[in-house]
Amino acid sequence: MGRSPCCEKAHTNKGAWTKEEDQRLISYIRAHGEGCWRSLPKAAGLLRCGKSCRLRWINYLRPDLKRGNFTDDEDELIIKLHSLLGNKWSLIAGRLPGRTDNEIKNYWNTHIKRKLLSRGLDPQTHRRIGESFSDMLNSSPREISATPEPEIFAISAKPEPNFLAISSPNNNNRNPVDSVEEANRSGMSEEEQIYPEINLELSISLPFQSQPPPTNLDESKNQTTICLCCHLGFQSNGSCTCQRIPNSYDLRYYRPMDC
DNA sequence: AACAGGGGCAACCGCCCTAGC
DNA sequence: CGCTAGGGCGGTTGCCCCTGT
Repeated sequence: MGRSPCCEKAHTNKGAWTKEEDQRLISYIRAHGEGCWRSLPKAAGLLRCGKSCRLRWINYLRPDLKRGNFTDDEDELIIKLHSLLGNKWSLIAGRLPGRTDNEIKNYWNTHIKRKLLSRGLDPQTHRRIGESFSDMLNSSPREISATPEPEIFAISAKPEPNFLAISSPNNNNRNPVDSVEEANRSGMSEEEQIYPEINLELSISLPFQSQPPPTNLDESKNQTTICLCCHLGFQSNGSCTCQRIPNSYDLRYYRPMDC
């Protein structure tokens, strides 16, 4: 039993949108709001797939969209966010008001990739081109942390496969443990330490946590582990199964698989 | 002026996630 | 608890325009 198609393809238009179609879509959404995309085309009198309408609205017709070229500041912000988040275009778009995920994705593929290559940086890893795997392992946690791939996270994460480790002292020459202690003292997250100007708070409606998240600190080994649930403010919902993770060197967010 | 090639971008495709039943 | 519909997302495609020859 397959999934039913989102629309009857035989009776839908494809390709570029006409001005009249745009106008119909805008008028309908102004009157009825967004949502229920599947039934929208029929209700609005459009011979389009619901998904197509959604895409057209989100990427092109929405009134709050910022059209025009990306600024240098936006460029740099996208690069930094990509180094932290990888190809999570919607998350990146969430930090750039008026820009869409599709727009940023296209811009990345056409402009920024080239820009990074011209700087001698690999657009996916944000590391110097030609840097070997062993170089990476021998590199400071700062360099490792800039890699978005989960398996790279796992390298610094030791045996547990379900780890999300974010390690990143600002200064490559400093002892990572010092950085952790400093981070703890300052109350800054590790991401904030990498790019202090970027607010990576991605939650929309979670209540503000006035108290610092609980941490399990093993004084004797200088270990600090923060459960991601706790960090995000979910620790009171009963699903959090915090546990201490032995590690030798840096601040980690620990996310148990079923947490 | 005509043509070819490449780049940019809008739109589509197919998979994934989740809420609702 | 499993199934389905609806919506979201990342990757890919294809068309149009610009530039170089």
